Amino acid sequence: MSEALEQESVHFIEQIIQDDIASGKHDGRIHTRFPPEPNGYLHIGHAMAIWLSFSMAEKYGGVTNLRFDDTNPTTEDTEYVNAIKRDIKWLGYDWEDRLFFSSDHFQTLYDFAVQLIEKGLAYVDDSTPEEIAEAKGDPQTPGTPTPYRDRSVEENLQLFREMKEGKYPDGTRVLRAKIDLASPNMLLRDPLMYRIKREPHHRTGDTWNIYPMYDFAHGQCDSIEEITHSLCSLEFENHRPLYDWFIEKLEIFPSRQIEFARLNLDYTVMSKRRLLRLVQEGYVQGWDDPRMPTLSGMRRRGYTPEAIINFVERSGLTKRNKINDISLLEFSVREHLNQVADRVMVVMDPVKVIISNYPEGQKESLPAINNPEDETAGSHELPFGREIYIERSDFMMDPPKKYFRLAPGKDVRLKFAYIIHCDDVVTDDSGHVQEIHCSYYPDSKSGSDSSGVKPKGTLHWVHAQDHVPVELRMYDRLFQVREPLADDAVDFVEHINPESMSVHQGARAEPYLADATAEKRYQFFRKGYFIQDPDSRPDHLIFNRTVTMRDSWAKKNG
RNA sequence: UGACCCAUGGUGUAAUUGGUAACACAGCGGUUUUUGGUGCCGUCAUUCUAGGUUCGAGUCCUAGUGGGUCAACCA
Repeated sequence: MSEALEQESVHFIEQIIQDDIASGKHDGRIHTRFPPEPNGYLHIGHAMAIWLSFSMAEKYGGVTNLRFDDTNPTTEDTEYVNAIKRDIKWLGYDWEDRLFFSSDHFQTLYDFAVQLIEKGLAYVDDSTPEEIAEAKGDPQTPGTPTPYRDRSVEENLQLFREMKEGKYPDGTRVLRAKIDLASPNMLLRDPLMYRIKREPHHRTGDTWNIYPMYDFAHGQCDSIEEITHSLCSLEFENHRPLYDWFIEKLEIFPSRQIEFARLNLDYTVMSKRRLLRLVQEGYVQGWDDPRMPTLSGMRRRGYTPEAIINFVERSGLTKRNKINDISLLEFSVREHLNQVADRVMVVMDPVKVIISNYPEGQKESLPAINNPEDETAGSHELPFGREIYIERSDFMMDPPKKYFRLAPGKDVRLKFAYIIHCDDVVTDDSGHVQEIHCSYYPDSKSGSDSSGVKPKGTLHWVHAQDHVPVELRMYDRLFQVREPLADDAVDFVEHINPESMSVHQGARAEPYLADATAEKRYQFFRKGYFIQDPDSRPDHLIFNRTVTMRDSWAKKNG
């Protein structure tokens, strides 16, 4: 009964949407947009924005536009357009036929600017950037007009047209909105609307010599596309009065801008500028380096879209600046992978075990459950024989009290196989373990164990001959400190974790792993979740560690 | 010394809109287990400070404190 009465807790933006629907605003229509600038790759912070705009529209019967905000030809490129589209699709969202570019609206924007000039609300300013900045004053001091503020409408119209025609060099003139040079909001002190850039644009080529600034493009494009709820991050709060001013003066469709706090993660950086630097200066191997918080990096690392969306939903939506624990993301990915990943045995650092009482030359095939969390996942066969490999770290000559693994005189269960007893250890001169001699309990076979032996530990293993070699790439957090940007006296790259990636050759996997595909996720028993890397080839298998298993033993023992 | 925004456990959110702090992650302790995984159980805050309104304040008001954003021909 409480279930029916219980109110769903909605975040503040959803509350606004519900209120708007209730009041009949825009006839209850919900239309959002995701407006990336094609100058870099999407990261997990964008996943939050994508999730928000698409899921709100979806939930309330609306639609979402994808609009590339391409108003700055010097930094933008088609390469990024394609990468961004791919990432959005990968997350599971679909803009259908609603793909737009701000550049689609350049002519309309130009006409809007002309209207403002005609209304006496915009003027061409010939001042240099320095002069304009100087004349704007500072937050405590009102600005002063430049000598061009009161040009006639006719002169402004002519100059603006000539700017467009390419008559003037870059940077020599701008179009400014005539608002209020004394406003306490610096953005209202006659903001720039257009600048001259006689540069080819990735879509419009050389047809334009002037390009609109963000403030004169974004809101107007929202309006042209009749976006009802324009959701953006907190840094644009101060822009909202300007957003509204243009809409009001132009008398166009009243889109509404609502700001939310962007998602941040600890132990990483999230701005495109800094991610670009990591790529350009070679700190990582590319935008899709598995250590990057980019969606392409996380995809390569093995994160699933489901896990990412779950994480974003759990993170919540507010207006507080925040830094989320990456552990919540890791929890989300483990939670999902635990449900879908086939279990397989891979020994990273092998040491040979010889089972002396197992007949030489004999080999048997044992069934291995693919996923104990999913009965429909089936099973596969596992070769077992007299010689196997186990993990070097699963054996100790002189173990501490609560050590459940193999040691002289101790019993241990081999997963899906038999219980073995450690009889003898062969070491070299320096005490390094060469091989371990064991005997097995023939009546302890998995599934039909009548031995009565109850070992504490269970180990993963592979057949000494029948296995496939694999390279493992292990990843750790990219930065050593929780907030790499906390101290602006220290360049954030100083905090990079020198051990954020380690390549592990010489691992051996059970043959089943050779069936891996690009998409398939695995849990390597007791080691973590892995996915095949795109660099992998049939004769050289490579797997990336997505995330470790939780490990309370390692945690306790360092 | 300006404007705007924000303030709940270690972290991130919630609190039926004024009715006596909930959830998740992390941590810690325990339990189950042929993964030291998973699952399950327990444990961890009187809501930035000071006043005020009220029978009653995390929710409202005032002041303070702390944090964020803004003076790019970037978005």
